Amino acid sequence: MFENRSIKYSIVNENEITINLPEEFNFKVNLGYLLREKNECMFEIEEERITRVIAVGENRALVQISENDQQQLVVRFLDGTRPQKGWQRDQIIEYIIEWFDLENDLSHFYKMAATDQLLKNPIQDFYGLRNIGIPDLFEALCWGIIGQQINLTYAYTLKRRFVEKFGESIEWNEKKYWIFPTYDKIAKLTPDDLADMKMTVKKSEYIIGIAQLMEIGELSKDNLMLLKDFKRAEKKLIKIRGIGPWTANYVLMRCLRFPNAFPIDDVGLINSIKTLAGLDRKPTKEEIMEYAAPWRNWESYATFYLWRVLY
DNA sequence: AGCCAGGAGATTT
DNA sequence: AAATCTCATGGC
Repeated sequence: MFENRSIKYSIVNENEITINLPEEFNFKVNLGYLLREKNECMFEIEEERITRVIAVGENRALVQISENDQQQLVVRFLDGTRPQKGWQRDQIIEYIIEWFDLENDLSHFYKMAATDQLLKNPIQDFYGLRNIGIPDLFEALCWGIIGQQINLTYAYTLKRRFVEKFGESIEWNEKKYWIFPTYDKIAKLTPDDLADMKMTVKKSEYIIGIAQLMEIGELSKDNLMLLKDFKRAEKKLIKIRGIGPWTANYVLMRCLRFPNAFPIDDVGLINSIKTLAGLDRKPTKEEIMEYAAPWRNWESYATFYLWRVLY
């Protein structure tokens, strides 16, 4: 038995590990979220089993993630990608714990949401849903930028083009499992190299610029975490070309996991509130802030659940 | 066919 | 400072 702060995991055999799940976690509900987009290129789901590559630096493993009947995730390493060293195995497990936000205690969120006008139904419909994250900072930033001002369907198409052109993959059972392009590779490109992606030239510039900032060590998940304070991290991100309030909060929510991150300009959030509140027009920013007042310090979870209502 | 899309930066008022 | 324009392509 090993301990990762509050989450315990066990080595079953050399190819299999189990991770104890918190009570407020429902695997099928989380699968439902992951299944909503058919064009997702970073994982595959069949028979309630996720198959994907988990890459932490040079450490890479092709894993299948499922659940057993003891409220545990089962992680199986495929095809000889079993980590050779203990610290490598721990990195992969850490990633999975972060991906599903397993360390977060949702009891206070549910208590607050139970009496909230907008959240009370979503938390019943999706009880056990976690804010499924994007632990890799470069991936989170790229996904945010790609998604700016275009519909989600097209955003997934753009992500797939980017990943399949610049990412690496591991092949298994005649299928390719992709690794998101790394910033050191993208830092060396010019916007011309991204032209056939058909994202805007500006988005290409933003992504390359961010890759270069990460390459020189000016921007990293660690140095954002070290800022501790949400506002300081937000300011540091917004200073970067291509990152505005929406993208900064999106990344602070899904990668850095600040509970109070809140992409308030998000059209999905706006439309979800419009639907749930039964408005005949989009709510204004001021109205959204009123709805969100009870959510203090749970804005990111509130947003995630409201998104789930529509997507 | 035309409006809109998980915005941001630049320009104009 | 606040309002408006531009990017750019595809989904529905």
